[in-house]
Amino acid sequence: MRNEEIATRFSEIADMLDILGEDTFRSLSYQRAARQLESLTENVEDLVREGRVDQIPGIGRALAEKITEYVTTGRIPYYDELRAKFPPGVLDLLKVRGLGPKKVKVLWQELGITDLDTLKAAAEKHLLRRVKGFGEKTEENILRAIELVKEGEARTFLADAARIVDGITERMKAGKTVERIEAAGSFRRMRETVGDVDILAVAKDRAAAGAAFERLPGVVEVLASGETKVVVRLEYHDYEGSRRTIQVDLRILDPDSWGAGLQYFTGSKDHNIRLRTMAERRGLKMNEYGVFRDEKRIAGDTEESMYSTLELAWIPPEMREDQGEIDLAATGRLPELVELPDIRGDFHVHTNATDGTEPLEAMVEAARRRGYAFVGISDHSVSATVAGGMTAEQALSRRDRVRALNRESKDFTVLLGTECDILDGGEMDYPDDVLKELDFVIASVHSRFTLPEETQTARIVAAVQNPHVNILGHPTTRQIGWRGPIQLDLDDVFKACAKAGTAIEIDADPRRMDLNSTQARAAKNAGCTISVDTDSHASGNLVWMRFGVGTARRAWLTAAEVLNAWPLEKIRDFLR
DNA sequence: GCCGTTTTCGGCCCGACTGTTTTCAGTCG
Repeated sequence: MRNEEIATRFSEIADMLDILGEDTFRSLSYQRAARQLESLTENVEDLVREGRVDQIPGIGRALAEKITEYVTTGRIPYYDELRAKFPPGVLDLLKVRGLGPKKVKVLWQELGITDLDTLKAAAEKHLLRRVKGFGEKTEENILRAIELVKEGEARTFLADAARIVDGITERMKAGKTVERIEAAGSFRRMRETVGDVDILAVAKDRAAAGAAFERLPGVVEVLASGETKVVVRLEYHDYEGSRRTIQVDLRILDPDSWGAGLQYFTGSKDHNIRLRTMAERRGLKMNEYGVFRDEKRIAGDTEESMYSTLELAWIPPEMREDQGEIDLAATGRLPELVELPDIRGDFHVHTNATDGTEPLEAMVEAARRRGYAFVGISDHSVSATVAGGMTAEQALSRRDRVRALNRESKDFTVLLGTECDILDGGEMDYPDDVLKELDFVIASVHSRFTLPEETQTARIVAAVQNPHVNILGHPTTRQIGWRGPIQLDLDDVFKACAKAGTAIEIDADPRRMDLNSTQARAAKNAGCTISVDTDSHASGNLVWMRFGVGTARRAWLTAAEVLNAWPLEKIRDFLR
């Protein structure tokens, strides 16, 4: 898939056009096209082959031509031409908070600043304040912001964002300065990572609420502090213990505008633009304060009122990405998305028999306490040496322990499975006569990540066609911020899974989120069944199911399409 | 650059905040 490569180039073209001071609407077109390509479920190469590129919303004749050029020749001449005008580091300057295209242009053309290093040196020598529009304060802010550039590129894992959001809302509620408080933005849309956290609140005394927000534990810097908006940088430790920071915005709303603010700040941007356009056609004005006819507010206290004014059903936040959801809402065809309470169990759970930290019984008990009907134990197979993989004999030896547990309890079932390595040529790490003795089999890649696409695809297709394999685990093996996805023709894998009756996983480990929502939606469209699992290595990890379900909802999945939302009897049929 | 059931030309979201200004430009979301 070259969707992301093209998206990146379009996004860079937009940056370059901005710095050159070209028409901003042209730049916006490139940005919008880039976002569309990122969330496109189809392979853009297929669309080119079928002559359907210009059917992508936001892609017209000119951009369709550039996409076609890239797919057929590997180059976009217009991109190369623009790129040649810029020293390599100039676009990096845009990553500095407070520096936009206008300021970057001035720094580059008047001071010859072409990368972050020369910018830092110039600011330290107080050269910036000599330029019109720059002062002492800007210079100081730039020096601080340079330090944050690297960190700013690292987005926050969804699970960490959730802990931050929960911590802030609890503390603000306890402080009694807010009457109502809720997170919006990409967190509410359950994106796999979030860039910053948006918190909305209603407060009688705005100043007091703002002050309480600025004094939250972990606040290391106050970036803005107005009557309706306060922005801070907050320090936190991620789920693996590393110290990081994130920007948190607080917006203080009137109760009458609560729904409008929630809708507006939840986004996405493209979803909102489409709604506003619809409002305009009806002679209405839509913003973060409500929907207005002339000067009169006709909606805004609830999100439902905002949507119903446009004759739309309320759209779940996870679907608000301008991917066709508005048309469905207009015609009453929104899918009934899977919800956390629909989930009856978790197939991907490790114990201390391999690289988990707790015994089988402890993991079982933790799953039972979550209200599940079943848990699948899936420890590593022998070839996963770094994870302490079990031999076939060890894997089968636990059958008695599991039978005993199942005898004890009528309303809870332990399924004994394996996360079995896919070997070099697509063979399974255990022989078939071992696999068939287990209740289920997850097949996963833990080696040979760099195989060429064709070989890797053939390897995985062979694995999912094994009649004993039930679920393909973390299909792309990517780990956010560490390792990219393996080279894989996912379309072929989806087709093979759908045909073979093998489910495909959304692995909800915060670093994995694999499949991601776009891929999961493509899998759904290919007719695959999806299994949403946590890949837990400790009982505390079982809570990650919330984020796996969030990803499933972003993929428009219903409970009927999620394997572990089915009744146990139906699941047993599927595993047979 | 894109787009069209008021348009194939003329629109394209806009409000909050900061820091620089002497009344507002630039950035951000």
